[in-house]
Amino acid sequence: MPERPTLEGLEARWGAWWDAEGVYRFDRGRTRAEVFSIDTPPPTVSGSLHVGHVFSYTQTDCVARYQRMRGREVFYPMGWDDNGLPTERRVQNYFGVRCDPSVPHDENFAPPTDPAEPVPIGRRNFIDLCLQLTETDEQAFEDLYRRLGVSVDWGLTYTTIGERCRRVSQRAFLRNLARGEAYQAEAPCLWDVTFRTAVAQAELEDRPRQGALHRLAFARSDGGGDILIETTRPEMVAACVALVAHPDDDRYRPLFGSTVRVPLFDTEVPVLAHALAEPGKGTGIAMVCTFGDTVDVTWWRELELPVRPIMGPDGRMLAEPPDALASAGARAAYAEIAGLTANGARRRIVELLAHSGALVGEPQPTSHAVKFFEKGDRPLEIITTRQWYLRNGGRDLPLRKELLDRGTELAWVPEFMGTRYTNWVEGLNGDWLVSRQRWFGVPIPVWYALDDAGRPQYDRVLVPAEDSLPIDPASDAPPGYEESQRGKPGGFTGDPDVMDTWATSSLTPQIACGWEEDPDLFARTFPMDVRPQAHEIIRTWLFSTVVRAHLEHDSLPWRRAAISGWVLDPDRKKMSKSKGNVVTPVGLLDDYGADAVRYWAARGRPGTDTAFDESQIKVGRRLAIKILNAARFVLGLAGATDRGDTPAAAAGAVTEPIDRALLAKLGDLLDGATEAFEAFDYARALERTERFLWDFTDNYVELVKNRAYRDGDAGASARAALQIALSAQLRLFAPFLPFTCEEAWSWWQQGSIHRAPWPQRAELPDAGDPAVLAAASEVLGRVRRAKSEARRKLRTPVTQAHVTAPPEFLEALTAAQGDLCDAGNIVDLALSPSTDGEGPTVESRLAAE
RNA sequence: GGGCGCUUAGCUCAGUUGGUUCAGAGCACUUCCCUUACAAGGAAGGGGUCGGCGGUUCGAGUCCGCCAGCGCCCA
Repeated sequence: MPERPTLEGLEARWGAWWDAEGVYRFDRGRTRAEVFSIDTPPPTVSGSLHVGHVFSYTQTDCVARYQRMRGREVFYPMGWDDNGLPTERRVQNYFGVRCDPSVPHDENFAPPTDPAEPVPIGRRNFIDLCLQLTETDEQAFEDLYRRLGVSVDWGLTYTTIGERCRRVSQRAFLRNLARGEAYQAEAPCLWDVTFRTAVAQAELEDRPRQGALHRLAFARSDGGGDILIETTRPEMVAACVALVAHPDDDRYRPLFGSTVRVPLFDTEVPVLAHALAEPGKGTGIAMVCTFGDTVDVTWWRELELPVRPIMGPDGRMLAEPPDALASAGARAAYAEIAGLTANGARRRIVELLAHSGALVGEPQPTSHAVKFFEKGDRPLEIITTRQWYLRNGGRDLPLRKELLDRGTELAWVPEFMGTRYTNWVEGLNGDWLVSRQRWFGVPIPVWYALDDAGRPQYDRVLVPAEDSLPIDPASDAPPGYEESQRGKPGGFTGDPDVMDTWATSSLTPQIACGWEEDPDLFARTFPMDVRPQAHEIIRTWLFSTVVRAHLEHDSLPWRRAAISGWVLDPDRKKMSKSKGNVVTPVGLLDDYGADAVRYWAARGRPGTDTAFDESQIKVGRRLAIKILNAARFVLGLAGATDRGDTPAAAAGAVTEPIDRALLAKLGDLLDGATEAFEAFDYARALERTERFLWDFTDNYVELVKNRAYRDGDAGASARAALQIALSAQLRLFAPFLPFTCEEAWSWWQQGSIHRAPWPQRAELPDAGDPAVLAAASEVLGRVRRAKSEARRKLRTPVTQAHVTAPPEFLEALTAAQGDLCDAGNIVDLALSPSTDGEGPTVESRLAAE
């Protein structure tokens, strides 16, 4: 035990010791009922760390440590989410390159130095750079989490681009395919023109954009005049396939079934009825284009309209007009916009429309919501492409019902988060689009047979054997084919796409638990006990994981979801790199230590956003120092520091009423902290424990300190109670302040505190009446106040303290009289029962200066 | 436009089934104290009509309704 306890150096010492001792190593000899398994979120390894990373992981770690002390064998793996677009983007910026699959592989490739323009490089070189950078990033992340004391088993790690994840992702996909849950379709899908990939409904966000409403005149084919529509996307007029109005709209009801002519392009389109048309919006009748927005897709599908595509995957108008634009005038008009971006085409079309007289009045500025890919910065377009989909209840109601039931079956912390799941599932409007036109991801593990003309036959999907996974259809040949047949008539071609990153992330329970690869482990860990995660990815990560487990295992992936809040900056804005308000955790760990930072994180309630507040970290540091000092005091008392001196051995010695009162209070704390932890409310457990500690040191320790120094039974009683209380409190704090508590524990106990039993009331000796301690604390406080108000030293003798209080209070006080007089330096304690039940009041007469 | 959550001391936040224990904690602020566990400390103190309005109730920070502001999710 050091002379002067300090927090410095604890992280390095105990971190290394935990590693060497395997304190957090998973023992797979235990049965499922004895295991507590955690589906740790694999953080996106983007190279930058911020306090959000330490916030939620600390919260989960506190629960993990509690469960471990309760005797559960904790299965606590860690993954790194490195596949997908964030890594690609980071590699592009970091190395100044861009992936171009048409560039051949360069065996001796070295990243460019200081390129002016992004250098195009081949797919394999690009992937190599991704792997290289993520490895560095992952080391930085592991260092951070180790430093923070997160008690994961570092022998259980995975990366989402790693071989195991590719194998599991591909196997799960092939199972989905075999059961008909995965299917391909040529259909309109949301498309990011910057990244040139399809995106899923779950990855959308609305952003307000300034636009203009253009009023356009469509001439009725019967010569009965014009119909006016309003649109913010006049450039889409070439792709117009119909006009729609609400079926109950009397203004347009007579026109349903008739046709109009599209301005400039002179195609004839029908006027139709659909309930989604809003009579109050604009003129109450809208043009349907293929495709201007998602409602167009609905109209197109439900009204069985033709497709007239004009938008290309690069965000520019296709070079050739759709076939329906047959007239010379139409083709000439289209030539004006071919190859232009949406904005450029809009400007040109507006000029043409104005010139033709079809534009009525001036465009009116308007603000409207536009759909964006959450990681993109140009509006999404809708393009018809062949993509892979996974059934998720978006299109079939029985499955949706089953998934809604799963949401109910799942235990949510906090409960109201379940509503977000329900809302999301109920709002699904299509299946899950899982294919992405990207490179750094898990390849879709299929090939297509080519016909005699060398064209892919998409209905002839060639699949690999499961035991050959993972495969890359770009370099592996399908069963029954030779590599030489690639791209040849009668040969095969690989699917060029990768899966959505969520298609891998949705399998983290299967990946971590060894699905189909380690049946013994799987049986001991799956379904998992808890999925900790943040609330904004309920619609993506949580939901998709439920979908995969439901389809594959007909079960939930975990029993419970523990949803964490966000760290907000002090102005209550979400921290984000783009806002430049990110607080990096490494500096905080340097300045205050891991336990102090953990304390701040553990105070954040489940599901509740927390504004970053450095002053709370200081409080955590003070708390940790206080614990060390309190331990030093208790263990510095005679006979207390013999190693292995267990509280149980000292139990019989607790005889004094005030000492037994402390144990009563401690018993309540143990019940309360345990109850809170069982409900995943680590923050409440911490709050209760912390409150107890300060009361313990401020009042109980001060009251019994003098007696504890003395020999004899009375002194032994105090020392025993102090040790029992210290032992329990160290263990109560251990989940929150693992370094501090391990340090103090090591001063007198064998083994790691993190494998010590969670303290419970049953281990305490018979307790007394808590009123004794409460009464003594109360009077001691009054005496201190009298001294403080008189501006005297706390040591100042009190010649007489006169307490007037109800008889029960006085009775309790009497039981602690000796300690009270010692602590308050009270010469004479006079007690008077109050007749009216009032009190206590304390008159303190201080000795002259 | 719909759903969910939040609004309590200058700041950050607790207040679990409505009742002397519910108006609290910490930070900040003021005063005092180097008392032998702790000065990177300790003791004490001032500070809030619990967002607004209305309702249920013997009694509402707590339940209900409406409104306002903030945040998130969705349309």
